[in-house]
Amino acid sequence: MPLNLDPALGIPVVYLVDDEDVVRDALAWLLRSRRLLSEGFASADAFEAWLADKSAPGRPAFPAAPACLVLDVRMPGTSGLTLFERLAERGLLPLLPVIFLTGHGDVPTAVAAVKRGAFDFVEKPFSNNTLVDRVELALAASAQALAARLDHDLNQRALAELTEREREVMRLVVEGRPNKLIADELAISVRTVEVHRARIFDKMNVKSAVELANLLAAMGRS
Amino acid sequence: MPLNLDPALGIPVVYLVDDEDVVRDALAWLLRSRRLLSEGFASADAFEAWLADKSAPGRPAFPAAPACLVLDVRMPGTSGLTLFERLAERGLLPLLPVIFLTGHGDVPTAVAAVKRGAFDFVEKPFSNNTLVDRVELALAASAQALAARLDHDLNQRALAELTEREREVMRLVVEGRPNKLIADELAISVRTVEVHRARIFDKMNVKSAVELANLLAAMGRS
DNA sequence: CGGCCCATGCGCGAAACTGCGTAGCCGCGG
DNA sequence: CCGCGGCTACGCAGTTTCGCGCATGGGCCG
Repeated sequence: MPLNLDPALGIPVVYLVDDEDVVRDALAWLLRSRRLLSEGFASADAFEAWLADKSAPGRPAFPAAPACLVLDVRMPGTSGLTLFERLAERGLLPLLPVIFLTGHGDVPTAVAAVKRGAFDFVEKPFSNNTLVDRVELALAASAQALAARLDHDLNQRALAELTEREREVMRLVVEGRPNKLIADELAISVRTVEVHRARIFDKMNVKSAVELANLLAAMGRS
Repeated sequence: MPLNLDPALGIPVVYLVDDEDVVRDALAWLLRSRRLLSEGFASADAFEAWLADKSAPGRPAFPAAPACLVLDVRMPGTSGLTLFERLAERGLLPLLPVIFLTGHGDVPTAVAAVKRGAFDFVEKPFSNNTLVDRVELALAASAQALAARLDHDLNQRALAELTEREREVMRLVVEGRPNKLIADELAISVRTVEVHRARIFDKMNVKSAVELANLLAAMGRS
Protein backbone atom coordinates (compact mmCIF):
# COMPACT_ATOMS: atom_id res chain seq x y z
CA MET A 1 0.00 0.00 0.00
CA PRO A 2 1.18 3.54 0.77
CA LEU A 3 4.59 2.54 2.03
CA ASN A 4 5.92 5.79 0.75
CA LEU A 5 4.79 9.22 1.65
CA ASP A 6 3.27 11.82 -0.59
CA PRO A 7 6.00 14.43 -0.93
CA ALA A 8 3.39 17.15 -1.28
CA LEU A 9 2.52 16.76 2.37
CA GLY A 10 5.96 17.88 3.53
CA ILE A 11 8.97 16.30 5.10
CA PRO A 12 8.09 13.81 7.84
CA VAL A 13 9.43 14.29 11.35
CA VAL A 14 9.74 11.87 14.23
CA TYR A 15 9.46 13.28 17.72
CA LEU A 16 11.34 11.43 20.42
CA VAL A 17 10.35 11.80 24.05
CA ASP A 18 12.56 9.93 26.51
CA ASP A 19 14.31 11.05 29.65
CA GLU A 20 17.51 9.19 28.82
CA ASP A 21 19.85 11.12 26.58
CA VAL A 22 21.54 8.00 25.27
CA VAL A 23 18.25 6.55 24.12
CA ARG A 24 17.27 9.70 22.28
CA ASP A 25 20.66 9.98 20.70
CA ALA A 26 20.67 6.38 19.62
CA LEU A 27 17.21 6.70 18.14
CA ALA A 28 18.08 9.92 16.40
CA TRP A 29 21.14 8.33 14.88
CA LEU A 30 19.18 5.27 13.88
CA LEU A 31 16.49 7.32 12.22
CA ARG A 32 18.97 9.54 10.47
CA SER A 33 20.62 6.47 9.01
CA ARG A 34 17.26 5.78 7.42
CA ARG A 35 16.99 9.36 6.23
CA LEU A 36 14.33 10.38 8.72
CA LEU A 37 14.34 13.69 10.55
CA SER A 38 13.83 13.58 14.28
CA GLU A 39 13.55 15.94 17.19
CA GLY A 40 14.17 14.98 20.80
CA PHE A 41 12.61 16.03 24.10
CA ALA A 42 13.84 15.04 27.54
CA SER A 43 10.41 14.99 29.16
CA ALA A 44 6.72 14.89 28.45
CA ASP A 45 6.42 18.42 29.79
CA ALA A 46 9.10 19.68 27.45
CA PHE A 47 7.24 18.23 24.52
CA GLU A 48 3.93 19.62 25.67
CA ALA A 49 5.43 23.06 26.15
CA TRP A 50 6.89 22.95 22.68
CA LEU A 51 3.58 21.73 21.30
CA ALA A 52 1.61 24.41 23.11
CA ASP A 53 3.83 27.10 21.63
CA LYS A 54 3.67 25.47 18.23
CA SER A 55 -0.08 25.29 18.06
CA ALA A 56 -1.13 28.27 20.13
CA PRO A 57 -1.26 31.44 18.04
CA GLY A 58 0.19 30.22 14.75
CA ARG A 59 -2.18 29.25 12.03
CA PRO A 60 -0.56 26.15 10.52
CA ALA A 61 -2.48 23.52 12.49
CA PHE A 62 -0.09 21.30 14.26
CA PRO A 63 1.17 18.49 12.21
CA ALA A 64 1.98 20.49 9.13
CA ALA A 65 3.74 17.44 7.78
CA PRO A 66 3.51 13.73 8.50
CA ALA A 67 4.83 13.05 11.98
CA CYS A 68 4.83 10.51 14.75
CA LEU A 69 5.78 10.32 18.37
CA VAL A 70 8.10 7.74 19.88
CA LEU A 71 7.26 7.88 23.56
CA ASP A 72 8.83 6.27 26.57
CA VAL A 73 6.19 4.95 28.94
CA ARG A 74 7.97 5.51 32.20
CA MET A 75 9.70 8.75 32.86
CA PRO A 76 10.29 10.98 35.85
CA GLY A 77 7.58 13.60 36.16
CA THR A 78 4.73 13.41 33.68
CA SER A 79 4.55 9.87 32.41
CA GLY A 80 4.32 8.89 28.81
CA LEU A 81 0.86 7.52 29.41
CA THR A 82 -0.32 10.84 30.76
CA LEU A 83 1.03 12.70 27.78
CA PHE A 84 -0.58 10.14 25.52
CA GLU A 85 -3.90 10.60 27.23
CA ARG A 86 -3.75 14.35 26.72
CA LEU A 87 -2.95 13.95 23.07
CA ALA A 88 -5.83 11.52 22.73
CA GLU A 89 -8.21 14.01 24.27
CA ARG A 90 -7.09 16.64 21.82
CA GLY A 91 -7.79 14.25 18.96
CA LEU A 92 -4.20 14.34 17.80
CA LEU A 93 -3.69 10.60 17.63
CA PRO A 94 -4.57 10.12 13.98
CA LEU A 95 -2.35 13.01 12.93
CA LEU A 96 0.43 12.13 15.36
CA PRO A 97 0.52 8.37 15.83
CA VAL A 98 2.19 7.32 19.07
CA ILE A 99 4.63 4.44 19.32
CA PHE A 100 5.30 3.52 22.92
CA LEU A 101 8.65 2.33 24.16
CA THR A 102 8.57 0.23 27.27
CA GLY A 103 11.13 -1.66 29.28
CA HIS A 104 9.03 -4.11 31.22
CA GLY A 105 6.31 -6.04 29.54
CA ASP A 106 3.09 -4.78 31.05
CA VAL A 107 0.31 -6.40 29.05
CA PRO A 108 -2.72 -4.61 30.53
CA THR A 109 -1.10 -1.24 30.01
CA ALA A 110 -0.14 -2.06 26.45
CA VAL A 111 -3.59 -3.39 25.61
CA ALA A 112 -5.30 -0.40 27.16
CA ALA A 113 -3.07 1.99 25.23
CA VAL A 114 -3.67 0.29 21.92
CA LYS A 115 -7.41 0.16 22.49
CA ARG A 116 -7.25 3.86 23.28
CA GLY A 117 -5.60 4.53 19.95
CA ALA A 118 -1.85 4.07 20.39
CA PHE A 119 -0.24 3.12 17.11
CA ASP A 120 2.11 0.55 18.56
CA PHE A 121 3.86 -0.66 21.66
CA VAL A 122 7.49 -1.73 21.39
CA GLU A 123 9.51 -3.41 24.09
CA LYS A 124 13.08 -2.41 24.81
CA PRO A 125 15.48 -3.65 23.78
CA PHE A 126 14.17 -3.66 20.24
CA SER A 127 15.58 -4.57 16.90
CA ASN A 128 16.58 -1.56 14.86
CA ASN A 129 14.61 -2.66 11.88
CA THR A 130 11.48 -3.33 13.85
CA LEU A 131 11.34 0.11 15.30
CA VAL A 132 12.10 2.03 12.17
CA ASP A 133 9.69 -0.07 10.16
CA ARG A 134 6.95 0.80 12.58
CA VAL A 135 7.93 4.43 12.56
CA GLU A 136 7.53 4.40 8.82
CA LEU A 137 4.13 2.79 9.08
CA ALA A 138 3.15 5.42 11.61
CA LEU A 139 4.34 8.18 9.31
CA ALA A 140 2.34 6.71 6.47
CA ALA A 141 -0.75 6.64 8.69
CA SER A 142 -0.08 10.22 9.69
CA ALA A 143 0.25 11.24 6.07
CA GLN A 144 -3.06 9.64 5.28
CA ALA A 145 -4.78 11.35 8.18
CA LEU A 146 -3.20 14.60 7.14
CA ALA A 147 -4.47 14.30 3.60
CA ALA A 148 -7.91 13.45 4.92
CA ARG A 149 -7.84 16.50 7.16
CA LEU A 150 -6.95 18.69 4.23
CA ASP A 151 -10.07 18.28 2.17
CA HIS A 152 -12.17 17.85 5.27
CA ASP A 153 -11.04 21.32 6.25
CA LEU A 154 -11.91 22.69 2.84
CA ASN A 155 -15.45 21.42 3.15
CA GLN A 156 -15.64 22.64 6.71
CA ARG A 157 -14.64 26.09 5.56
CA ALA A 158 -17.28 26.06 2.86
CA LEU A 159 -19.80 24.93 5.42
CA ALA A 160 -18.79 27.80 7.66
CA GLU A 161 -19.70 30.30 4.95
CA LEU A 162 -23.30 29.25 5.04
CA THR A 163 -25.85 31.44 6.75
CA GLU A 164 -27.84 30.11 9.65
CA ARG A 165 -30.88 30.03 7.46
CA GLU A 166 -29.04 28.28 4.70
CA ARG A 167 -27.85 25.57 7.07
CA GLU A 168 -31.43 25.13 8.16
CA VAL A 169 -32.57 24.66 4.59
CA MET A 170 -29.63 22.41 3.83
CA ARG A 171 -30.53 20.12 6.66
CA LEU A 172 -33.96 19.57 5.19
CA VAL A 173 -32.63 19.27 1.67
CA VAL A 174 -30.25 16.45 2.53
CA GLU A 175 -33.09 14.66 4.21
CA GLY A 176 -34.65 14.42 0.80
CA ARG A 177 -37.60 16.72 1.29
CA PRO A 178 -38.99 18.52 -1.76
CA ASN A 179 -38.85 22.30 -1.80
CA LYS A 180 -42.56 22.52 -1.30
CA LEU A 181 -42.40 20.77 2.05
CA ILE A 182 -39.33 22.68 3.11
CA ALA A 183 -41.09 25.94 2.37
CA ASP A 184 -44.01 24.68 4.33
CA GLU A 185 -41.94 23.64 7.31
CA LEU A 186 -40.08 26.92 7.48
CA ALA A 187 -43.22 28.90 6.74
CA ILE A 188 -41.68 30.70 3.79
CA SER A 189 -42.37 30.67 0.08
CA VAL A 190 -41.07 28.05 -2.30
CA ARG A 191 -39.23 30.72 -4.20
CA THR A 192 -37.19 31.63 -1.17
CA VAL A 193 -36.29 28.03 -0.56
CA GLU A 194 -35.10 27.82 -4.12
CA VAL A 195 -32.92 30.84 -3.60
CA HIS A 196 -31.38 29.38 -0.49
CA ARG A 197 -30.91 26.09 -2.23
CA ALA A 198 -29.07 27.70 -5.10
CA ARG A 199 -26.85 29.65 -2.72
CA ILE A 200 -26.04 26.48 -0.80
CA PHE A 201 -25.11 24.55 -3.91
CA ASP A 202 -22.98 27.44 -5.01
CA LYS A 203 -21.11 27.80 -1.73
CA MET A 204 -20.60 24.09 -1.32
CA ASN A 205 -19.45 23.68 -4.91
CA VAL A 206 -21.98 21.05 -5.86
CA LYS A 207 -24.56 20.92 -8.58
CA SER A 208 -27.28 18.81 -7.04
CA ALA A 209 -28.82 17.74 -3.77
CA VAL A 210 -27.44 14.27 -4.26
CA GLU A 211 -23.89 15.55 -4.52
CA LEU A 212 -24.46 17.58 -1.40
CA ALA A 213 -25.68 14.52 0.46
CA ASN A 214 -22.67 12.52 -0.66
CA LEU A 215 -20.34 15.31 0.37
CA LEU A 216 -21.79 15.56 3.84
CA ALA A 217 -21.83 11.80 4.22
CA ALA A 218 -18.16 11.68 3.30
CA MET A 219 -17.40 14.38 5.84
CA GLY A 220 -19.22 12.50 8.54
CA ARG A 221 -16.96 9.56 7.98
CA SER A 222 -13.70 11.40 8.47
CA MET B 1 -24.02 3.93 27.26
CA PRO B 2 -25.54 0.60 26.27
CA LEU B 3 -24.48 -1.28 29.36
CA ASN B 4 -27.52 -3.44 29.02
CA LEU B 5 -28.50 -5.51 26.09
CA ASP B 6 -31.54 -5.14 23.93
CA PRO B 7 -33.67 -8.13 24.83
CA ALA B 8 -35.07 -8.24 21.30
CA LEU B 9 -31.73 -9.47 20.03
CA GLY B 10 -31.94 -12.71 22.00
CA ILE B 11 -30.24 -14.22 24.99
CA PRO B 12 -26.49 -13.60 25.03
CA VAL B 13 -24.08 -16.53 25.12
CA VAL B 14 -20.44 -16.70 26.09
CA TYR B 15 -18.31 -19.32 24.36
CA LEU B 16 -15.37 -20.64 26.32
CA VAL B 17 -12.46 -22.26 24.55
CA ASP B 18 -9.76 -23.62 26.82
CA ASP B 19 -8.08 -26.99 27.00
CA GLU B 20 -8.22 -27.13 30.78
CA ASP B 21 -11.47 -28.46 32.13
CA VAL B 22 -11.08 -26.73 35.45
CA VAL B 23 -10.70 -23.35 33.80
CA ARG B 24 -13.80 -23.83 31.70
CA ASP B 25 -15.77 -25.05 34.66
CA ALA B 26 -14.65 -22.19 36.81
CA LEU B 27 -15.52 -19.68 34.13
CA ALA B 28 -18.85 -21.28 33.48
CA TRP B 29 -19.69 -21.16 37.16
CA LEU B 30 -18.51 -17.57 37.41
CA LEU B 31 -20.58 -16.51 34.46
CA ARG B 32 -23.65 -18.36 35.66
CA SER B 33 -23.37 -16.56 38.98
CA ARG B 34 -23.78 -13.39 36.94
CA ARG B 35 -26.69 -14.88 35.04
CA LEU B 36 -24.82 -15.37 31.81
CA LEU B 37 -25.15 -18.45 29.65
CA SER B 38 -21.97 -20.10 28.49
CA GLU B 39 -20.85 -23.00 26.38
CA GLY B 40 -17.47 -24.67 26.63
CA PHE B 41 -15.10 -26.22 24.09
CA ALA B 42 -11.93 -28.14 24.92
CA SER B 43 -10.06 -27.08 21.80
CA ALA B 44 -10.02 -24.58 18.99
CA ASP B 45 -10.83 -27.34 16.56
CA ALA B 46 -13.86 -28.39 18.56
CA PHE B 47 -15.17 -24.85 18.45
CA GLU B 48 -14.48 -24.52 14.75
CA ALA B 49 -16.22 -27.79 14.02
CA TRP B 50 -19.23 -26.69 16.01
CA LEU B 51 -19.17 -23.31 14.26
CA ALA B 52 -18.88 -24.89 10.82
CA ASP B 53 -21.92 -27.03 11.50
CA LYS B 54 -23.77 -24.08 12.95
CA SER B 55 -23.21 -21.78 10.02
CA ALA B 56 -22.99 -24.20 7.12
CA PRO B 57 -26.42 -25.03 5.72
CA GLY B 58 -28.66 -23.29 8.27
CA ARG B 59 -29.97 -19.90 7.41
CA PRO B 60 -29.76 -18.05 10.75
CA ALA B 61 -26.39 -16.39 10.19
CA PHE B 62 -24.10 -17.26 12.97
CA PRO B 63 -24.42 -15.08 15.96
CA ALA B 64 -28.18 -15.14 16.18
CA ALA B 65 -27.87 -13.46 19.55
CA PRO B 66 -25.19 -11.34 21.19
CA ALA B 67 -22.17 -13.50 21.91
CA CYS B 68 -18.49 -13.39 22.70
CA LEU B 69 -15.57 -15.75 22.82
CA VAL B 70 -13.27 -16.19 25.77
CA LEU B 71 -10.21 -17.78 24.23
CA ASP B 72 -7.10 -19.24 25.75
CA VAL B 73 -4.02 -18.19 23.79
CA ARG B 74 -1.94 -21.29 24.27
CA MET B 75 -3.49 -24.68 23.79
CA PRO B 76 -2.35 -28.02 22.44
CA GLY B 77 -3.14 -28.35 18.75
CA THR B 78 -4.61 -25.30 17.05
CA SER B 79 -3.66 -22.27 19.08
CA GLY B 80 -6.04 -19.60 20.18
CA LEU B 81 -4.25 -17.12 17.96
CA THR B 82 -4.81 -19.29 14.93
CA LEU B 83 -8.48 -19.63 15.66
CA PHE B 84 -8.65 -15.91 16.20
CA GLU B 85 -7.01 -15.25 12.87
CA ARG B 86 -9.52 -17.44 11.10
CA LEU B 87 -12.42 -15.68 12.74
CA ALA B 88 -10.89 -12.36 11.77
CA GLU B 89 -10.65 -13.43 8.15
CA ARG B 90 -14.28 -14.39 8.18
CA GLY B 91 -15.19 -10.99 9.50
CA LEU B 92 -16.75 -12.41 12.62
CA LEU B 93 -14.89 -10.22 15.08
CA PRO B 94 -17.47 -7.48 15.39
CA LEU B 95 -20.25 -10.01 15.87
CA LEU B 96 -18.22 -12.30 18.10
CA PRO B 97 -15.76 -10.19 20.09
CA VAL B 98 -12.78 -12.19 21.35
CA ILE B 99 -11.37 -11.87 24.83
CA PHE B 100 -8.02 -13.58 25.11
CA LEU B 101 -6.86 -15.37 28.23
CA THR B 102 -3.15 -15.64 28.62
CA GLY B 103 -0.82 -16.95 31.28
CA HIS B 104 2.43 -15.26 30.47
CA GLY B 105 2.56 -11.60 29.63
CA ASP B 106 3.57 -11.43 26.01
CA VAL B 107 3.27 -7.77 25.04
CA PRO B 108 3.94 -8.03 21.29
CA THR B 109 1.38 -10.78 20.93
CA ALA B 110 -1.21 -8.89 22.90
CA VAL B 111 -0.62 -5.68 20.98
CA ALA B 112 -0.78 -7.44 17.64
CA ALA B 113 -4.00 -9.19 18.59
CA VAL B 114 -5.68 -5.99 19.73
CA LYS B 115 -4.57 -4.14 16.62
CA ARG B 116 -6.00 -6.99 14.60
CA GLY B 117 -9.34 -6.57 16.30
CA ALA B 118 -9.29 -8.57 19.51
CA PHE B 119 -11.68 -7.12 22.03
CA ASP B 120 -9.43 -7.58 25.02
CA PHE B 121 -6.51 -9.45 26.45
CA VAL B 122 -6.69 -10.65 30.03
CA GLU B 123 -3.87 -12.15 32.02
CA LYS B 124 -4.39 -15.17 34.23
CA PRO B 125 -4.90 -15.17 37.09
CA PHE B 126 -7.57 -12.53 36.78
CA SER B 127 -10.03 -10.95 39.13
CA ASN B 128 -13.53 -12.33 38.75
CA ASN B 129 -15.04 -8.94 38.37
CA THR B 130 -12.58 -7.84 35.77
CA LEU B 131 -13.28 -10.68 33.47
CA VAL B 132 -17.04 -10.66 33.73
CA ASP B 133 -17.13 -6.92 33.33
CA ARG B 134 -15.23 -7.24 30.11
CA VAL B 135 -17.41 -10.07 28.96
CA GLU B 136 -20.39 -7.84 29.43
CA LEU B 137 -18.76 -5.07 27.47
CA ALA B 138 -17.99 -7.53 24.72
CA LEU B 139 -21.59 -8.72 24.69
CA ALA B 140 -22.78 -5.17 24.45
CA ALA B 141 -20.46 -4.59 21.51
CA SER B 142 -21.73 -7.76 19.91
CA ALA B 143 -25.30 -6.67 20.38
CA GLN B 144 -24.56 -3.39 18.70
CA ALA B 145 -22.83 -5.07 15.77
CA LEU B 146 -25.73 -7.47 15.54
CA ALA B 147 -28.26 -4.68 15.38
CA ALA B 148 -26.17 -2.95 12.75
CA ARG B 149 -25.99 -6.14 10.72
CA LEU B 150 -29.74 -6.49 10.86
CA ASP B 151 -30.68 -3.46 8.89
CA HIS B 152 -27.56 -3.66 6.81
CA ASP B 153 -28.76 -7.05 5.69
CA LEU B 154 -32.18 -5.70 4.88
CA ASN B 155 -30.66 -3.13 2.59
CA GLN B 156 -28.31 -5.68 1.12
CA ARG B 157 -31.24 -7.89 0.32
CA ALA B 158 -33.06 -5.04 -1.33
CA LEU B 159 -29.94 -4.25 -3.29
CA ALA B 160 -29.73 -7.85 -4.43
CA GLU B 161 -33.17 -7.61 -5.96
CA LEU B 162 -32.03 -4.98 -8.38
CA THR B 163 -31.42 -5.89 -11.99
CA GLU B 164 -27.99 -5.42 -13.47
CA ARG B 165 -29.32 -2.58 -15.50
CA GLU B 166 -30.96 -1.02 -12.50
CA ARG B 167 -27.73 -1.12 -10.56
CA GLU B 168 -26.08 0.60 -13.47
CA VAL B 169 -28.65 3.35 -13.45
CA MET B 170 -28.50 3.61 -9.68
CA ARG B 171 -24.78 4.18 -9.78
CA LEU B 172 -25.25 7.18 -12.01
CA VAL B 173 -28.22 8.44 -10.05
CA VAL B 174 -26.32 8.55 -6.77
CA GLU B 175 -23.58 10.46 -8.50
CA GLY B 176 -26.09 13.21 -8.96
CA ARG B 177 -26.56 13.06 -12.69
CA PRO B 178 -29.91 14.13 -14.16
CA ASN B 179 -31.94 11.59 -16.10
CA LYS B 180 -31.08 13.24 -19.38
CA LEU B 181 -27.37 12.65 -18.94
CA ILE B 182 -27.89 9.15 -17.65
CA ALA B 183 -29.93 8.35 -20.73
CA ASP B 184 -27.14 9.72 -22.89
CA GLU B 185 -24.47 7.77 -21.10
CA LEU B 186 -26.34 4.51 -21.37
CA ALA B 187 -27.56 5.30 -24.85
CA ILE B 188 -31.20 4.76 -23.94
CA SER B 189 -34.19 7.05 -23.78
CA VAL B 190 -34.96 9.30 -20.86
CA ARG B 191 -38.22 7.50 -20.38
CA THR B 192 -36.47 4.22 -19.81
CA VAL B 193 -34.18 5.79 -17.28
CA GLU B 194 -37.22 7.10 -15.48
CA VAL B 195 -38.70 3.63 -15.41
CA HIS B 196 -35.54 2.16 -13.95
CA ARG B 197 -35.31 4.97 -11.49
CA ALA B 198 -38.82 4.38 -10.26
CA ARG B 199 -38.16 0.65 -9.93
CA ILE B 200 -35.00 1.34 -7.96
CA PHE B 201 -36.72 3.72 -5.56
CA ASP B 202 -39.46 1.21 -5.11
CA LYS B 203 -37.18 -1.74 -4.40
CA MET B 204 -34.94 0.24 -2.10
CA ASN B 205 -37.86 1.74 -0.23
CA VAL B 206 -36.88 5.33 -0.71
CA LYS B 207 -38.72 8.25 -2.19
CA SER B 208 -35.94 10.36 -3.65
CA ALA B 209 -32.44 10.19 -5.02
CA VAL B 210 -31.17 11.98 -1.94
CA GLU B 211 -32.57 9.33 0.35
CA LEU B 212 -30.98 6.68 -1.81
CA ALA B 213 -27.63 8.42 -1.57
CA ASN B 214 -27.92 8.64 2.19
CA LEU B 215 -28.89 5.01 2.44
CA LEU B 216 -25.93 3.84 0.40
CA ALA B 217 -23.60 6.13 2.29
CA ALA B 218 -24.82 4.67 5.56
CA MET B 219 -24.29 1.17 4.25
CA GLY B 220 -20.79 1.98 3.18
CA ARG B 221 -19.96 2.97 6.73
CA SER B 222 -21.03 -0.26 8.35
C1' DC C 1 -47.36 -19.73 -24.38
C1' DG C 2 -47.02 -16.97 -20.21
C1' DG C 3 -43.59 -14.26 -17.33
C1' DC C 4 -39.70 -11.26 -16.74
C1' DC C 5 -36.52 -7.80 -18.26
C1' DC C 6 -35.42 -4.10 -21.15
C1' DA C 7 -36.65 -0.40 -24.05
C1' DT C 8 -39.63 3.36 -26.01
C1' DG C 9 -43.35 6.65 -27.20
C1' DC C 10 -46.95 10.09 -25.78
C1' DG C 11 -48.83 13.18 -22.70
C1' DC C 12 -50.17 15.51 -18.48
C1' DG C 13 -49.45 17.72 -14.16
C1' DA C 14 -46.20 18.73 -10.64
C1' DA C 15 -41.72 20.14 -9.19
C1' DA C 16 -37.46 22.18 -10.00
C1' DC C 17 -34.23 25.80 -11.78
C1' DT C 18 -33.41 30.53 -13.48
C1' DG C 19 -33.51 35.31 -14.57
C1' DC C 20 -35.35 39.77 -13.41
C1' DG C 21 -37.27 42.84 -10.23
C1' DT C 22 -38.90 44.39 -5.44
C1' DA C 23 -38.49 45.07 -0.52
C1' DG C 24 -37.73 45.30 4.50
C1' DC C 25 -34.14 44.85 8.18
C1' DC C 26 -29.40 45.63 9.97
C1' DG C 27 -25.06 47.15 10.68
C1' DC C 28 -20.92 49.66 9.21
C1' DG C 29 -18.69 53.71 7.76
C1' DG C 30 -18.63 58.31 5.62
C1' DC D 1 -28.26 61.08 8.39
C1' DC D 2 -27.37 58.63 4.32
C1' DG D 3 -25.59 55.14 1.43
C1' DC D 4 -24.15 50.48 0.64
C1' DG D 5 -23.86 45.70 1.23
C1' DG D 6 -25.44 41.33 3.17
C1' DC D 7 -29.39 38.49 4.54
C1' DT D 8 -34.05 37.14 4.05
C1' DA D 9 -38.15 36.94 1.50
C1' DC D 10 -41.52 37.20 -2.54
C1' DG D 11 -43.67 37.30 -7.18
C1' DC D 12 -43.85 36.35 -12.17
C1' DA D 13 -42.57 33.96 -16.15
C1' DG D 14 -40.24 30.69 -18.92
C1' DT D 15 -37.70 26.39 -19.55
C1' DT D 16 -36.34 21.89 -18.05
C1' DT D 17 -36.80 17.91 -15.51
C1' DC D 18 -39.51 14.58 -12.99
C1' DG D 19 -43.06 11.22 -11.85
C1' DC D 20 -46.36 8.35 -13.70
C1' DG D 21 -50.09 6.16 -16.18
C1' DC D 22 -51.04 3.95 -20.54
C1' DA D 23 -49.60 1.30 -24.45
C1' DT D 24 -46.26 -1.36 -27.51
C1' DG D 25 -42.59 -4.39 -28.88
C1' DG D 26 -38.53 -7.60 -28.75
C1' DG D 27 -35.66 -11.22 -26.47
C1' DC D 28 -35.14 -15.07 -23.25
C1' DC D 29 -36.65 -19.05 -20.52
C1' DG D 30 -39.24 -22.79 -18.52
